Amino acid sequence: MASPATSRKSGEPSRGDIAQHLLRWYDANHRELPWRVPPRQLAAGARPNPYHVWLSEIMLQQTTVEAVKPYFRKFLEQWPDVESLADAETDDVMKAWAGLGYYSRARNLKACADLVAAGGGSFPDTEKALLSLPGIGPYTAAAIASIAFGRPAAVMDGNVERVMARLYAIATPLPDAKAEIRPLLETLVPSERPGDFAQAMMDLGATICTPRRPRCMLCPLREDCLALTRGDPELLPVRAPKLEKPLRRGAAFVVLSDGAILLRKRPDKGLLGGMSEVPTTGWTARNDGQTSADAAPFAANWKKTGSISHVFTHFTLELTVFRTEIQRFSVPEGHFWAPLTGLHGEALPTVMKKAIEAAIPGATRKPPSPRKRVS
DNA sequence: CAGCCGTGGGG
DNA sequence: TCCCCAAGGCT
Repeated sequence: MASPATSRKSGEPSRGDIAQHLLRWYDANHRELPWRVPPRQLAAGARPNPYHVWLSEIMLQQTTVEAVKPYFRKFLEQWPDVESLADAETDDVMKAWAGLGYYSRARNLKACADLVAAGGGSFPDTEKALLSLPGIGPYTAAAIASIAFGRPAAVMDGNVERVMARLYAIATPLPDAKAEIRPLLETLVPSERPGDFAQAMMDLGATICTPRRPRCMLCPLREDCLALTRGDPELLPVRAPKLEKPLRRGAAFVVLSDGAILLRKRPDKGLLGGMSEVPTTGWTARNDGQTSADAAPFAANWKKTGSISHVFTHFTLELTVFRTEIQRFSVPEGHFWAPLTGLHGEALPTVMKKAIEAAIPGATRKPPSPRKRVS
């Protein structure tokens, strides 16, 4: 079998050495992150706060570290523990999550906090129990179990998949290759410092064993890596071919009245579930007239103010944006008037902020934080 | 179980 | 500019 440990002569790295190489590198190149406890403090007996670990791992699902940092800080400031998050209104959680994407995560976050708080406020400390909570799947359960509770779980995310595919020269395309990778990964997980091992694997994938142009000369596993031995690490992992993104079009309608904008709440499930939006037409693949002012929710003096483009996971959206100024009227169910001065605090997804900006430049910008007075 | 679900940064 | 794809989970 393609094992870099067993395929080598005696005296060369063993499986245990791979974890050792990695942890040594991790200690020497430790990244300070807001949710992380440095190895030095861990060695001194400090334990990570499970609430912090859980919150960060949910935010980090399919999301980059840099995007998560400000949200993590904001959430901790607003809801410092799981009980305070359980006491929060779901709509306030959606507002705080706005811009981070994958909004079902925010809804599940709140649901999970409710369950944990109702159970006494302590997170479960086993993979199996964690897995039963909303928003926690195989990756997140393993990550929390190992990082927060020191359990030797196999933490497998996109980074780990890539590192492992190269380390063992696995040519099976992802995601099928996961079935081969998991048992190999399990043999690597050390009983000591499993949480640091998991984070080290992910750090390695994020900074050294990158998707393109991996920095193999800096890699702590370069002596262990089968793909590097064969000379083609950048060709792995193999991925199933991506399918083309269709284009959908529609129109968005910015209705202004006396310093406020008309918004409505989207259904809890589905695309942008539970978030707010300006009234729009349907978003259709065909060009069936949905991009003209004729499709507006009511007759008015509509001015076309621009158009925006936004890329979702599985389609690209082009919205033509119209604007009008009217007398305030009583709004239908689900609609509300939002003062323009408070727009930055609304639960507006990025695509809606773009649409509003096209009609009212600067409307969704966060106002500058008040300067400290100089005496 | 395959399709659905956002967004931003890097190459 | 365009393409890649992230510390995945749900249904």
